[in-house]
Amino acid sequence: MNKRNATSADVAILAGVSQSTVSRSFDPNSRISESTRQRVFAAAEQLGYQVNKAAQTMIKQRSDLVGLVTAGLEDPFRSEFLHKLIIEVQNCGLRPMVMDVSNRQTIDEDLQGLIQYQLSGVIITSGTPSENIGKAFIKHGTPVVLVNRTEHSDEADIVNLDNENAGAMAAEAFLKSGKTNLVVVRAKSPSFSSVMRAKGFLNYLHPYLDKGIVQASEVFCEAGNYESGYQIATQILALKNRPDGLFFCMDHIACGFLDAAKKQLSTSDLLSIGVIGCDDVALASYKSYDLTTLRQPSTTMAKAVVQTLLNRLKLPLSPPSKQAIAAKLIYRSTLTKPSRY
Amino acid sequence: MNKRNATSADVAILAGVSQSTVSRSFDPNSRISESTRQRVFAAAEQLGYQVNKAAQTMIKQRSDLVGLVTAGLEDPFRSEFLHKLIIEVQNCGLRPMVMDVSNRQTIDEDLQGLIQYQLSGVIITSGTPSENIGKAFIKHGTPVVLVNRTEHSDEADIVNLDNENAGAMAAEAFLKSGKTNLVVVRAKSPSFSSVMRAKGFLNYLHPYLDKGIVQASEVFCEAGNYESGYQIATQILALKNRPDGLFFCMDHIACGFLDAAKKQLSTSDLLSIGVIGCDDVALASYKSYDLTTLRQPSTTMAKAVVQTLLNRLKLPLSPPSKQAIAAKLIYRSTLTKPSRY
DNA sequence: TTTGGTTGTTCATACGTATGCACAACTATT
DNA sequence: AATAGTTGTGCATACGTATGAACAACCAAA
Repeated sequence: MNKRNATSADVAILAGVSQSTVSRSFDPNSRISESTRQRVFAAAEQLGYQVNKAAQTMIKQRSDLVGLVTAGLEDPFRSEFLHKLIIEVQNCGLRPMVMDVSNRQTIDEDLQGLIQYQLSGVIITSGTPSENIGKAFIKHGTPVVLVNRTEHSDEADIVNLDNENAGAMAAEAFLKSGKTNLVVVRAKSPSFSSVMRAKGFLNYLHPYLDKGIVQASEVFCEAGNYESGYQIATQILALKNRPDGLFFCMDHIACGFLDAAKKQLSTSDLLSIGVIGCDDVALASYKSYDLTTLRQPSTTMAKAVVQTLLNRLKLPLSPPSKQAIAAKLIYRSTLTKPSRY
Repeated sequence: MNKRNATSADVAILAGVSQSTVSRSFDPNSRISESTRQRVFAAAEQLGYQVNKAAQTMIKQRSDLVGLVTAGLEDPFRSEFLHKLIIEVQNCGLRPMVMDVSNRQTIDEDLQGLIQYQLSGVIITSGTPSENIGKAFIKHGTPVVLVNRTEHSDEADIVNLDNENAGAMAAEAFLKSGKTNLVVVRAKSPSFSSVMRAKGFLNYLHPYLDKGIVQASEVFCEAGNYESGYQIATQILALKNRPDGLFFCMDHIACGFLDAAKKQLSTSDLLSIGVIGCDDVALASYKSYDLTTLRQPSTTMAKAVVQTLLNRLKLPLSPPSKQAIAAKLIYRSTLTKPSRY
C-alpha cells in the first residue's frame, strides 16, 4: 500500500554500484561498461524502478511538460487541433499539459502560473497574451510558439494558416464560378484568423469592385458557431440584390446558414447561391451540408508547431521563425468546381 | 535572458527572514505574524517569486497534476467530455495532463509511465487497463477514477452513465409511440457504453417479445462514427419488415443513417421511422438532424468525476464508490413526444 | 620505467521546497 | 515572582536525481 517507490539508490545497492552509476546507465552518452549497464538494468527491472520526474526536473531545470494554451474547445476545429497537438507532443516524448483560458480576462496571470512548472515549451493557440508575459517566458528560457496570431513576432516562433490567402482563394473561386454579388460573414468579435480571412477575401476583390463588375460586403454574426449562422441567414437572404456567393470564415457558421436557408428558400434558389466555408471540420463533409471549404490542414500544422518547438530547444538563440501554411480548396456541392478547370 | 528564477531563499534575504518563514508565509495554516507575512509577500512580489513546482512535488511526494487518459478524440462526445474534465480539474486548482492512448496495444506501459509524475490522480475514460496497473497506482497512493467502464471495481472509484437504463428508456419511448418493429444499432467493436446500452434496450423489450407484440433485433456497423451510420443504412432499410424504430448507441451513427435515409426514402417514409440516438452531442441539435436522443450529461459527469477524486484524496482509505448518472430523454423531431404524456 | 591517454566508477554537491524540532519572546495564570 | 502555555521564527534535514571532479585501473607509446 504505502511501499515507497524504488529510487536509483535502491537500484544501486541491489546492483552493487553507486547511485551515480545507475543514473549514468540510463544516459546513452555516458561511458559505462556493458556488463555494468546490464546489471543495473536487471536490478532496475526487478525493483520496477522508474526515474522520479520531479527530481529530474529539479536537477535539469526543465520538465518534459509542454503547456498547450487554448480556449473555446466547444469550437470543433480548435478541439480537433488540440487533439492533433496532443498526439504530436506525445510522439516526441513530451507530455501535454492543457490549459483552458476560456472566460478569463486574466490570461497573463494564468500563463504566469505555468512558469513554475519549468516547461519545455508553451504552445499558445488562443487568447492574446500581453507582450510582457511572452517576454517572461523567453527570459526563463521557455520557448513559446504562437499559432494563428501575430503578437510578439519578435520574440516567439509563429505558425499560422495563411489566412489572408485562404480568403483570397475563396474570392477567386467565386469569380471563376461567375458569382459576382459576394458577401463575407464572420463573427463580430474579432478573432485573428477570421479577420485575416475576411481581409484577404475583400482585398482580392478590390480591383474588381472598381470596375463595377463585382459587389462585395461584410456581414457580422453573433459568434463563431452553428447557431449564429442559423440566425444570420434571415438577414442575409433579405439583402436587396440577394448575394450569389457567401464566404463564411468558419464552417459551422456556414452549416447553420445552410440549415436556415433550406427552410427559407426553394431548393433551386438555394442551389444558385455558392457557399464556401473555412477549416474543413468533420461536419463539412457530412451529406446534409457537403460544404465546399478551405481546409486548414490541422495535422500538418500540428506537426509544424511541434517541430518548431523542437528546433527552438535545440537552438535557443536562433532568430524567431514564422511559417504560413497554405489552405486548400476542397470542392463539394455548395460550390462546384467550374468544368473548364 | 538567463536570469535565474527567484527562490524562496532570495525572498527570505530580501525580507530579512529565514527560508522557512517564507515557505510558511504561503501556508494559510501556519502561525506567522501578519507583519512578517506582509513583508514576505512584498518581497516575493518584488522578485516575482513563484514556488518551484518540481521542488514542491519532491518534498510533498505529490504533484498537482491529474492524468486524463483518453482515446479516440475524433469521437465528438469524448472530445467534449475531455473538455469538461479539463475545466473541472482546473477549477479545483489542479493541472490536467492529457494522455491519448489511441492505437496503442500497450496501455499498461503507457500508464506505467505516468507513475513517475507523482500524480494527484488518474482519470481513465478510455482504454482498458489491466488489473495490475490499476493496483500499481493504488499501491503508490495515486487515486484512480474510471469513467464508463467496469473493471477494477474493487480498487478504483467509478462514475458511469447509467447506460443500461438509457437503453431501456429508448425502448420505452418507442413503445409509448406505438413502434413495434425495433432495431438497435451499435459499432461491432464492443465498447462498454454501447454494449450496455444495447443490452438495456433489448432486456427492456424482452417481455414484449414473448407476447409477440414486438420484434427486436441488433445490427452492427463498422465503427462508432458518421460514416458507418451512413453505410449501414442500406442494409437496415432493406430488412424485410422494415423497422419503425431505430435506436443508435451513438448520435453520430444515427446522423449518418439519417443522411443516407434521406436519399433512399421519401420524406413521409422517413418520418414514419422513429430514430433515437445517444449522448446528445452538438450535432444532434442541428436542424438537419434534430435528433431525439438520450443525453449523457457531460458537465454533471465531469463534476462528479472530479469530486470523486477530491473525496478520495481526502479519505484515501474509504471504500471505492460507484455512481451511475441518469441519462435524459430529449425529444426532438426524429421521434416526437406522444401527445398523451 | 616513465609518461600520457583512455575507460569506468565513485564522491560530493546542487537543485528549491516543506517541516519536525528547538528555542526565544511574550502572555496569562497561580 | 515563578510557572505554564502560546506565538513566531530559525536550524537542519530530506526528497531523488544529474553531473563535475577526482581517482583507480589499464593500456600504449616512448
